[in-house]
Amino acid sequence: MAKHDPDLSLLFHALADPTRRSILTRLAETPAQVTDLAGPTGLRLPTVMRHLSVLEEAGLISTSKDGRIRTCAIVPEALDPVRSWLDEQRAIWEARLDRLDAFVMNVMKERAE
Amino acid sequence: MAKHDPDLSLLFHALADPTRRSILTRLAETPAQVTDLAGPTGLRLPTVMRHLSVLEEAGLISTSKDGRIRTCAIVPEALDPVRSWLDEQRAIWEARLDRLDAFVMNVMKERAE
DNA sequence: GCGATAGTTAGCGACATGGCTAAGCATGAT
DNA sequence: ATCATGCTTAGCCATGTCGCTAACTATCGC
Repeated sequence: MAKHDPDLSLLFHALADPTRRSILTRLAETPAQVTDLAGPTGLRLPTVMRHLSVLEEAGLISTSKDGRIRTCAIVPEALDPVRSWLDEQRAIWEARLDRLDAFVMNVMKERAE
Repeated sequence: MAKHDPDLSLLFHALADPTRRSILTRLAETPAQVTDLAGPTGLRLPTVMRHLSVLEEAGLISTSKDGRIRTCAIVPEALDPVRSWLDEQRAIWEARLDRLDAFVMNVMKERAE
């Protein structure tokens, strides 16, 4: 089903980079233009641009250009699929927690040897 | 804060691959040995091994070897940091939306004058 | 011991990622 | 018109990722 969900892969991949996460956090406070985003990172503009396009392709931010200034803003609902997936997983995992518990304890015991 | 959290990067990167997510989902039902995990993926053993070690390094699964059989199991609490980060982000995002709300209200009030 | 089974290691190839510089627009200010 | 600003494009380099095969080790069953 969601085995080959491209959205999730894009999202997770976009989130896997510290720079991109920090850009996201920065954007969470207020929309910003590209140069403003580049500043704190210490990275060059083209590099930041690349990160931004990764974020945009994942649907995490949206950008628009007014004059020569591109403004970037977060897309709050973009994380919903991630959240859903997590909830889904947790549901399954917890349903099996009884068996897992015993097994994990066993592993830990073995590791302790 | 958790801006440059290496754990998060490892976790997100591990989750960014469909094969790894399907392995996780499979493992959520019951622990399994490597060959059993390889089956459904259609991938070769060394490839699956690599995915497993990525998952293990991210702390998402734990494995132990008994005789010639390596058994893999999920580590349910491993997703907690991801969940926390999501919650954190949502908190900021929502706070910003509130402020935006207030801003819009303010503008409207000013316009009404 | 022998052969089948389960996993591991080494290493290859194709491609993606993340950084950079240099050069090229397009727009805004003077 | 000119110059500075803000972004964009093209392209380079080092490294990482994901798949594979081939060969190896280690165990289990007979």
